[in-house]
Amino acid sequence: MKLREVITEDQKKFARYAKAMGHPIRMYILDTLSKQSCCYSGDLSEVLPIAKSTLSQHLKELKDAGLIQGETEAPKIKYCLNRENWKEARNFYQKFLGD
Amino acid sequence: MKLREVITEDQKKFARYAKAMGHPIRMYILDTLSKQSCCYSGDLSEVLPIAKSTLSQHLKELKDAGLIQGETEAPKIKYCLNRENWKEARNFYQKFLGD
DNA sequence: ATCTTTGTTCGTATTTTTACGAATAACGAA
DNA sequence: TTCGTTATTCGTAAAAATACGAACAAAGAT
Repeated sequence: MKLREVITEDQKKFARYAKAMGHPIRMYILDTLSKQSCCYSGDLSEVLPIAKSTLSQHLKELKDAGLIQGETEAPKIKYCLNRENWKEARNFYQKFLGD
Repeated sequence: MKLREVITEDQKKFARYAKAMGHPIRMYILDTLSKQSCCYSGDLSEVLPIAKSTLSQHLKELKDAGLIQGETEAPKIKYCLNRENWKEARNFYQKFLGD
């Protein structure tokens, strides 16, 4: 017998997005990508005071959450926002945060 | 000698807000508070499938992040959104997520 | 085929988050 | 003062997040 579920799918989905945004480094990455169309891991690595492997992890988190996407352009990988989900997030948080 | 800081204060601040929103339970609480003016911990406790102490922890996180505020109304505590910061968050995420 | 460049994955350590029940605190009511 | 109600704090355990360097993978250049 399953407990009545009080948390909606939307609440879960947008908690997930928020969680992905919930780290300064990831916020920086998203901010950067929202201002220029795309960038490479190396561009970020040059400027961010963290190990490359750590940066990769953050990029993976953002990708897994659906906020960015990566396209191989060997030997580089070009990262861009996932525009579709980004839009979805915008619509939700706009409504959520108020009128 | 201090490294040049690449992460802005805004990125840190709004990463903090996002982090607070980054859990389904906390998303539920914020959603509830955004739809009705206020509520008591007990109201939430009745409906959420978690221990009261866990709920208290989540409320504390939201309070520490500045997204809600609690007012004693003994022996209860009335929780409401922190409207000022809520507004600040709205403005930021609106700009951040796009035009 | 080997080297170089670009990033990721692996292994691991540390810190933080999440969760619970028991104990405690605050305060009004009896 | 003692009791009941409402929540928080404490102590603790388990899971997840964060970070690093070393090892590895992929593909173009030599």
